[in-house]
Amino acid sequence: MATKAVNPETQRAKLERKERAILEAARGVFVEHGFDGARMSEIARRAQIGEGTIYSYYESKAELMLTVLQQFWDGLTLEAEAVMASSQVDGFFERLQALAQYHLSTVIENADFINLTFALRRNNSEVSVSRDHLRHYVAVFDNLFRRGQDRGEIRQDAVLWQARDVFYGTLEYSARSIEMTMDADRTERHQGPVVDQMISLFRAHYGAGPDEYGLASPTLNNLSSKLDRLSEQFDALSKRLPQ
Amino acid sequence: MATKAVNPETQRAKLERKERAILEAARGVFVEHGFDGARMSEIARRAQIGEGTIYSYYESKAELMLTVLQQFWDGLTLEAEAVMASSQVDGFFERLQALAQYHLSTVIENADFINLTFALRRNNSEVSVSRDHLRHYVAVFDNLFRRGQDRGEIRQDAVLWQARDVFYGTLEYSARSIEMTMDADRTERHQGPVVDQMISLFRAHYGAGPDEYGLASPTLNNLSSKLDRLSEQFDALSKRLPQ
Amino acid sequence: MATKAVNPETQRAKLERKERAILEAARGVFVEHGFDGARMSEIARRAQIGEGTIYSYYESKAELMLTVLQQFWDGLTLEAEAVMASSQVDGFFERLQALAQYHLSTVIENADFINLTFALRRNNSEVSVSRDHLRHYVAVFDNLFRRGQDRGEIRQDAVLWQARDVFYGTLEYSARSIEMTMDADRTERHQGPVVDQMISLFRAHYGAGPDEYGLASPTLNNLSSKLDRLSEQFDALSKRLPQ
Amino acid sequence: MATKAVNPETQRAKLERKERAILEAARGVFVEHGFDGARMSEIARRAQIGEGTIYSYYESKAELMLTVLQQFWDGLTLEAEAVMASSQVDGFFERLQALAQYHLSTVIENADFINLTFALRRNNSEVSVSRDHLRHYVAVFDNLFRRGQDRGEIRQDAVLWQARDVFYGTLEYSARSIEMTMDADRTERHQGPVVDQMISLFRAHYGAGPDEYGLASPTLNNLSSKLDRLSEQFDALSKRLPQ
DNA sequence: TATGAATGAGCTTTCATTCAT
DNA sequence: CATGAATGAAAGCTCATTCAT
Repeated sequence: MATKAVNPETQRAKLERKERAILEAARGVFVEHGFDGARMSEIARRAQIGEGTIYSYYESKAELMLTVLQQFWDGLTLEAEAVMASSQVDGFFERLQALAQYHLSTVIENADFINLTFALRRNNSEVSVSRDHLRHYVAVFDNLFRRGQDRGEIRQDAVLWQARDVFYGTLEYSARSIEMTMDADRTERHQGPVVDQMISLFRAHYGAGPDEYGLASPTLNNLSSKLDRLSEQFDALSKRLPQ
Repeated sequence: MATKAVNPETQRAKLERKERAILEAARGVFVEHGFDGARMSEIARRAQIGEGTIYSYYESKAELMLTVLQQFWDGLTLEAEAVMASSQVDGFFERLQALAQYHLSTVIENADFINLTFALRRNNSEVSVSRDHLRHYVAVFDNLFRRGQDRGEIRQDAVLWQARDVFYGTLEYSARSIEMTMDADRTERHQGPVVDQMISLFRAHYGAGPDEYGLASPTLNNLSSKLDRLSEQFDALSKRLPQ
Repeated sequence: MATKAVNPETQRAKLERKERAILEAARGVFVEHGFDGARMSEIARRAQIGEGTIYSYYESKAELMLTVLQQFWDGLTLEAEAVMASSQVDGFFERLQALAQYHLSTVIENADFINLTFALRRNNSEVSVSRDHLRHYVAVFDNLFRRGQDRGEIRQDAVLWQARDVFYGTLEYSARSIEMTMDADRTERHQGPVVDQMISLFRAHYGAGPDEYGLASPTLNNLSSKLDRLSEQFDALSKRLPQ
Repeated sequence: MATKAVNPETQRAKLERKERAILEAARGVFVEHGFDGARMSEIARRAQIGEGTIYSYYESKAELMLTVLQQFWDGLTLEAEAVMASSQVDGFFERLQALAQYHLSTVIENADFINLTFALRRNNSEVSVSRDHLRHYVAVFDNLFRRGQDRGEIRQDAVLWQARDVFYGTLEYSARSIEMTMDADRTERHQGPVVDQMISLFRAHYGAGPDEYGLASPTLNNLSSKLDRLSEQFDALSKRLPQ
């Protein structure tokens, strides 16, 4: 009988299709009801499979949730990297604008998930996205920023973590504001202005400005280096102290 | 029985004391376990009352949660206003610094609650803090900012909502970062630098002052941060030294 | 209002009545279906309470089972001790006969439980009657036997554990045989002969008495058994005759 | 495909090998976890076949269990008969000792199964080893005993069922005691003494002793026979009565 | 009004059994 | 026949809510 393996792809493909259906359904239900509020039966119903079937793909509700979350963050990272890769222009601020645009729209669309990620990190020890997944996503910005410094588009003395806090913080807060006003009064605040002001703030604040800035630099940079060395000496010293 | 109205105040006072006990207990339990994870029985136990008694004060768990949340935001608003009122100095940036300090420490301490507030706005239509409560809190910043403009300390062309997004956004994102790194590597990022850079950013970006600020600010701000960090390293070190 | 504590006993009494109802229902269901086969819902139904109520008395199904089992063995011990205490006569063999009679009828009536006790000791580590409970029960025989030795009714060289094995072993095996034939052919083997031969075996084997016992015993015992059987056949027959 | 009937034996042999594998696996799993605790999937895994395959050999879990149990008892019977057949010596008590030894070690090793057999007889009407299987096993003792009587090694007036109860009862109870003390205090009671005392009890009690016993016999045996005939007449009579 | 014992709907998870391949 | 993915009924257990006291 040649009925076996009519199409070798079909078997594997069917399983993968089912797994995707489960993840998609799970994501929807988790977003709508949170972790505790989500019912496995509803996930099964949406994925159009039996309840028991989920458990042959995932050990438990918690593991399913974890998979959904990690897949979400990995997807974000990949997309953000794709945005960077496909960016036509090469200038730092143009790329930053593309990233901001992507991040803002993503946050607006997936605010629930992002909230859930951090809420679960606190409450439910079992369902906790690894820090690494989050770091990978943020690394897209970090890399862009460092490259900007390397190419001289950004001040050498700009501090990465400060810039990062301003960038992601402002965008997320804006997203929340947009979201909250969206369904209320129809005076929808739009994403464009938010991104624009973000970029102009970065340009003014972190941009390697005209010469006058550069003038003060040498001396100050000298001081800065000395402080850095002092700090490292400190660390070295403290490590030698008894616990 | 002559037990009635032994003391007219006592009756009312007792009820109010009980209500406060419930709210306090509920807040603790909600923060620790989230809405779904919180158990009414634990709230009752902590408030030292019977389980059924809660239901003569609040219709349901959802209503209790709502009350706790609104009380929380109202409390925040009152405290923030108190911080503004008690501020010794009068300058805009000093007051802004005090507000930032207050907000950052509050967010770090109550991150769960703030998350919960927005998570519940989406998921659970029943438990949704009114927009007004949130607006009242944000109004503290808005008022300060407008007053700053009136007094000529801030540029007239500064846009309120942009500043607000940067202010709250950066602080919340920083708070989350601080929280996440706190329990990880012990290189604890501290609150001081975050607030300092926030203020210097505002000073440089929204300040109406003469050029000298704009010129030196970024670099000096950077140096300032490094000195802050050095200072904290000192603190950390001195704590480890024998008394 | 004097409605409180109409009857101080009522409150506690009601709880105790409910607990007894649960234990009784649980025992019935466990006996009928075994541990795994028993459904908590059926126990609740039989006890005429809600399913959840059981869990305010017992942490889990396993704990309930354990309580039932221990209560069963404690009850057996108490009853056996009562049988010993109330025994009119004082001679060892008379008391032994009373104990055998009690044990045999008990085992026949509760064979399931006794089986369950030992089956669970192996399979389910959580539900395992403590060895002590079983030892307490067996101790009734042990004490009787030792006392018989002290009083010179039993040979000083008789070994306790051997006698115990013969005593309980024979009775339990007989019980099983009786039970198995009971529901099959209606030629019911009855308890009397079993106990009689047990006693005569003990008398002959462990008795310290003069030879005459040893001599005639086996044969006469045999005749005695046959007369017993005949008597029972009479009984069975007379029950079937029209009133 | 010419794969059919490569070897006519192979086909049948393969099936039988598979069936044996299933039964062996099933037995192991049932013994380890009991009927309800056993999982078909584990049986399939141990038998190295697919889960569904079991169902082309056995209708259900219950039928599989039944087959395992009956095979177990049949195996016991065969082994016991083999022990009798291979017994070097010819004397009754020597053979009895061999049987006791075999039974005791068997019971210790398969206590779970023996328990299970009787537990299931009560609980699960579907899974109930036929009485015949059990009788066949016991018949080994019965035959030995009757043969002992025929050869004059055992008293003519000894009653089979009494002896059987003492024999199997004592051994099973001893087995349980040995098992229970084994994993507790390390004062392991061993099998040897148990068998020895069993044999000496039989020798003293049922052995065709010295003449004095024989003296009383004729007359008493005469009475005994008459009682037997009376009993049979009774049975015949009762059968003629209307139900 | 205060209580906490009682409730039962609803949850996650298991696993014997089926059936398309 | 053999397979194992899929199924869904049914289990133990939780906990917000009720209500007799």
